[in-house]
Amino acid sequence: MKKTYSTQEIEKRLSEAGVQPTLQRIAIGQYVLCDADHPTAEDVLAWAEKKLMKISQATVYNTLNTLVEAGLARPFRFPHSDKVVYDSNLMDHFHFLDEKSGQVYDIAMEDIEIKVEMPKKYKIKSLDVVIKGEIKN
Amino acid sequence: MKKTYSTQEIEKRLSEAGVQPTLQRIAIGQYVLCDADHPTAEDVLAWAEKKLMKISQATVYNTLNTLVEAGLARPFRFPHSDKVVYDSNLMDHFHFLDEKSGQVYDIAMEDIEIKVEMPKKYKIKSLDVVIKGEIKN
DNA sequence: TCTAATATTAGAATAATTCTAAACTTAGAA
DNA sequence: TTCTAAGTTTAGAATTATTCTAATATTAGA
Ligand SMILES: [Mn+2]
Ligand SMILES: [Mn+2]
Ligand SMILES: [Zn+2]
Ligand SMILES: [Zn+2]
Repeated sequence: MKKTYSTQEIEKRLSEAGVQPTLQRIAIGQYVLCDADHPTAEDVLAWAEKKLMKISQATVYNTLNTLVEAGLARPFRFPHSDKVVYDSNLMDHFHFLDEKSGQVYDIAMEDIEIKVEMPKKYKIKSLDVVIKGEIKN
Repeated sequence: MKKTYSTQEIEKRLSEAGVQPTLQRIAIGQYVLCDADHPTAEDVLAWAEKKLMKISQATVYNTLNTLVEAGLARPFRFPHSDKVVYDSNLMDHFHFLDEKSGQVYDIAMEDIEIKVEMPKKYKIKSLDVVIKGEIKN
């Protein structure tokens, strides 16, 4: 469901976005853009520690901000948590939040039909939809 | 546009919600439920200071949480800020966020037509819609 | 009036994130 | 291949929003 990039491709994406591809940025980039799903800074740090990568907390935050500024990820806040979540899905899409687990799922725009009728003076730039509920299976 | 309640009515609303109507709660209740529009804890504190009311920061936070627990207000987080915003509009409604000013406007559900088509296993409990943009006039 | 329950408060604590300034790495010029 | 300037990483301090602690004050009702 998620695109996979080789280390070389990640490096290329960083370079092309004007970001110097350091070891830390490539590693975090690979995790955030390919492997993880809506991770927080804390998630990235935990993953780095598990892999014995000794990347500092400051670098995790710096790199996440760099990825956002470079347009490679987008930050979101959800109602259940005060941590910022990083989204590598650059398509326009919405979110389903499983209130039980706190897990966030992407919803393709095709699955939602939305029509906004508003007075002309409201100039719409973007739309965030968060559906809260539970997944039963 | 916003319902006004007298001090007595606020007191009654608190009591009926099982909340002891202390002086501080009545004052904050009146501000949050009638006068203010999507205020933050900081806004409430600033208003209290302006009115020379000496209500402590802890009481502001306690009271806002009490109002939420009593079902008299709802907390929201918006993308532009990490402060919780308290909403006294208990109807189902959406939000327009003016990116210039940070001001939040209510959008009646009638102004938006939304139809969600999702696999049966997603049990929807609620829906948050935030429209970001600018108000030009 | 007394008392137990509840609310308020100042200040300490916590949690997420940013800042600071020193050490390290890198890219590219010489 | 140096050398150097620009850019990056880092530990730890700072900042911000919010919660906790535990002492004091208020309240409702017997
Ligand atoms: Mn996570
Ligand atoms: Mn505000
Ligand atoms: Zn997403
Ligand atoms: Zn609202």
